[in-house]
Amino acid sequence: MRNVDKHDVPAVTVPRLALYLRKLRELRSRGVDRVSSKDLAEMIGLNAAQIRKDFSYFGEFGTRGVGYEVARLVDEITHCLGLDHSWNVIIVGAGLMGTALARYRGFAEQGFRLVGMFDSSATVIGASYGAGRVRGIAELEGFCREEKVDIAMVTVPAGEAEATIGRLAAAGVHAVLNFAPVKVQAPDGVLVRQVDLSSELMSLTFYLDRELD
Amino acid sequence: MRNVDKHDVPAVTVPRLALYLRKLRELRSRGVDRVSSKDLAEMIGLNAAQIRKDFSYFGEFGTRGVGYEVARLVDEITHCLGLDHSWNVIIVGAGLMGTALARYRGFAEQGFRLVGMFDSSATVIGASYGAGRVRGIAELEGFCREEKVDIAMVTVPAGEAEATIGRLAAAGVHAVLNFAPVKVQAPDGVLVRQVDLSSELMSLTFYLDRELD
DNA sequence: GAATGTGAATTTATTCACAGCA
DNA sequence: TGCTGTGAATAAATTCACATTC
Repeated sequence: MRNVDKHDVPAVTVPRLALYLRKLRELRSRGVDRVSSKDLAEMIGLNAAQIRKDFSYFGEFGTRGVGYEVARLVDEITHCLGLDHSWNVIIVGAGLMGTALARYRGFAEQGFRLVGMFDSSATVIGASYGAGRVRGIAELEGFCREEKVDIAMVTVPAGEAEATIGRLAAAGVHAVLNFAPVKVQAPDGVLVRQVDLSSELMSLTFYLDRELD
Repeated sequence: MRNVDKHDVPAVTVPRLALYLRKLRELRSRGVDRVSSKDLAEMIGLNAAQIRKDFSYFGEFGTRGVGYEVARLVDEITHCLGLDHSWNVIIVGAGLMGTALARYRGFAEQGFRLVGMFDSSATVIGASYGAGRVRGIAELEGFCREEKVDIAMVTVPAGEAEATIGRLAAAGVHAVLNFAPVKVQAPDGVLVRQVDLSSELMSLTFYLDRELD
């Protein structure tokens, strides 16, 4: 296998790997055991060469003239994405979005262990939403260090997101999925991905407004 | 103003406009009335030339030597994104995510009117989550046509997403925000944007796994 | 002097097209 | 023959750099 430094992998390839993995798992569960880049491309709606090139950053997973073995490919991509072991996740902010996420069972299936949930409001501290009792925000740093938290999903109000992410960074959490509608300047060494529903809706209205042509 | 055909605007510019709009509104509400591309770029964490170029697809909004008037820019981008009138939105799927979205007040502030909510399960039909009573899925097409629904947020299980989006397309809904964890092949004339939380988490683990360098 | 608006240069991503192998 | 893996070609996006205007 050749060099797999993150700097060799285009940023856009990574989310596509997740896409491939999902489709491949589906194929596997349907009993399909071989697939070509052409088939996969058609199923997902991409170019076949793109799929092959994406794989090529990590190794040679297929057989010329034949295609890819689905089970092998699932294992390889699982490994590429770091999903061959589990990750400790917390939710900061036990509002509407935070509690919906806490109750969602889809994450556990992918190896994401929800180990804690935090909020600043006395009215929800102690309540339970499928992730143990909600802890007070004061416990955040201690908990993150002790429990080796890998990822925080931040669902606090916009005005608190920056400070929250700063605290997480200081407590050694290196990855954040931020649902607050602010683009936060990521502290050094912290990876922040933004989930921004208003922005998504606005991208839709942009094209809707131009659809008359 | 020059040509503003959607084909002249790079796809990546559109979500950035939403980002600019949010920051500019914040500046306006803080009483800031002028801003340079350099300032804005620093606040958001982008290159100043990129911001200027993004604006340039739509017109000339600034004054050389001076900068941009915040209020003017807010209006211009609001218009570019089609946000100077309101849009009718429905939610299909009254599960965890659907009900959380229904109760979220942030959308209304942006001009998104939640006009209906649908589910197939008898146990939730008739319940209310801040968007009127939940209607049965059988009413979907009739409702979309009558109420001129613009956008559907789809929060149904993965296996039902494709069929649901097909029905929406047939009923004249041209834009979908899909939360179901499947990349749906968009029917002709329908814009589908994907909100995929598992994929986002997987992108984070990819980089976490490589962080040791 | 200061900051925009934009061609040109650069970088990044996608797609083509074909050599190489089962 | 059929499909992978990958250099080369193309397309898209970003950034530079500067003429232009206030």
